[in-house]
Amino acid sequence: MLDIRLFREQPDLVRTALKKRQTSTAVVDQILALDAARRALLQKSEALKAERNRVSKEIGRTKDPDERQRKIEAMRQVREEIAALDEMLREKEAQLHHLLATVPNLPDPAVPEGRDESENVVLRQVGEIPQMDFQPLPHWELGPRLGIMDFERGVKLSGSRFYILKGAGAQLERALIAWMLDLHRRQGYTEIYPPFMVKEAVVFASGQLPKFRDNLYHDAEEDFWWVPTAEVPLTGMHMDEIFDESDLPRYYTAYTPCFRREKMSAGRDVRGIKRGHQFDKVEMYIYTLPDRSQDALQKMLADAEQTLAELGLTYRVVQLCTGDLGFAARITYDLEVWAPGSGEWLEVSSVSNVGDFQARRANIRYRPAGGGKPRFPHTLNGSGLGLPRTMIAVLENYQQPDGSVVVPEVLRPYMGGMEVIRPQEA
RNA sequence: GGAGGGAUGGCCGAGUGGACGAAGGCAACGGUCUUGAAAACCGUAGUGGGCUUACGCCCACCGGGGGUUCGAAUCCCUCUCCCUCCGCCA
Repeated sequence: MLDIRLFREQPDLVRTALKKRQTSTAVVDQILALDAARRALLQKSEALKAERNRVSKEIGRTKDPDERQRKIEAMRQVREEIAALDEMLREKEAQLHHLLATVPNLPDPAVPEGRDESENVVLRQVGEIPQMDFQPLPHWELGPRLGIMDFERGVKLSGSRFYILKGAGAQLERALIAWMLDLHRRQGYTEIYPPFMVKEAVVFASGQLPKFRDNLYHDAEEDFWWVPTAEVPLTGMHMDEIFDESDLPRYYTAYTPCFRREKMSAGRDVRGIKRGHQFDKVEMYIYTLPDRSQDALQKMLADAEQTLAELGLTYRVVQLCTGDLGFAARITYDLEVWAPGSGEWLEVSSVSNVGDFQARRANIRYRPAGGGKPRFPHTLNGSGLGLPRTMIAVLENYQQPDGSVVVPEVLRPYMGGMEVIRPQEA
């Protein structure tokens, strides 16, 4: 959520920024018009309320019955007028709030301009694309051959975009989660185990609602929304709180499954485990002072990169251009890992500074150390990492000519010492 | 699921129709004292919004929503959450 004052005081700044995002700027004028109408009604209503308050106090002190009755009659009239004004006011406020809630965050000035993902900028590549002396298999062939992935039975249980991991596959998933959480803990993050279903207000606070309703699952009878990312509960857990400045920064990490309807990606990435309706992710999240958030972004990026480096995978760091930024983000780096079997770079992490965008929506503030008004902290989120694509990269990069897969060294303690995944009985 | 009790400022806690934005305490900030600190004492101080060049004025907020009233933290309805007891259950 952007500050309404930004629209009033610097509408052109907002328009320019929205254009860079390839977003319509018509909302700016609509918002300004609603804001003006709202304030006009507010002033009328408040003037009447001031009168009512003043006269009501007089009534309490008025002894003369006639005068008293006369004042009561007059205030009855005023009450009606206030009710009518407030009704109109509520309507304008609801419209304004709804519009404001659909405006994306403004890009950081440092973000390169571009129309869409084709204009993202590859900042660097770490590691070489491995040259294999045999034809590497894609994971959707490798997994079933090893007996560690079962697509048919996933579909039988739940339909398309669901799968079963089995034996060493299931162990590998669990090992990756546990290892990543331990790594982030060493990097200074506090581990959180949040609810996987949250209230609508929480999904609004992190910015997934109202715009991305179609991508979310929710209970038809109760106010439960399945989290599409741990970012949602990690934002919501401090909703309506005021930190002391000394409480910041806060570093959190959490594993959650993520549930997404993927309506927007119909037909894309249907093979294998790349894009499911349910997937696991380990997330990093930081609350920090505004002037520290860019440093925090660099730390988080480095922390995410470390997971790929320790797994021995080749990856590249991509800076998203203005046209490809997510709704809440001011600046985002993606990490893409090379998958030799699929023959593509897979997005396994997105590390973003959202500034005060989520804090404002969630009403999360901190009190400055020297006293003074509470202010909005900045929040950052980053995957560390998305599990299915990390698993794809591990399997495809560590596959051997005989069809087995070597377990990366850092994961072996988490897999009971297993060094190689070999074909298992179906 | 049934019965009862609760929800008040950053935190704790008083307040049952009119001078209550709300006693008192803790924490915070400024000052006195002290070599410095602590203690003690004095003082400041809620959050959001509107108007104003400004001093400042006004509105709203006592879990959420609605109602009664000239006037609601206080009365009524409703929802949510917490606590106690009973029942059921991984």
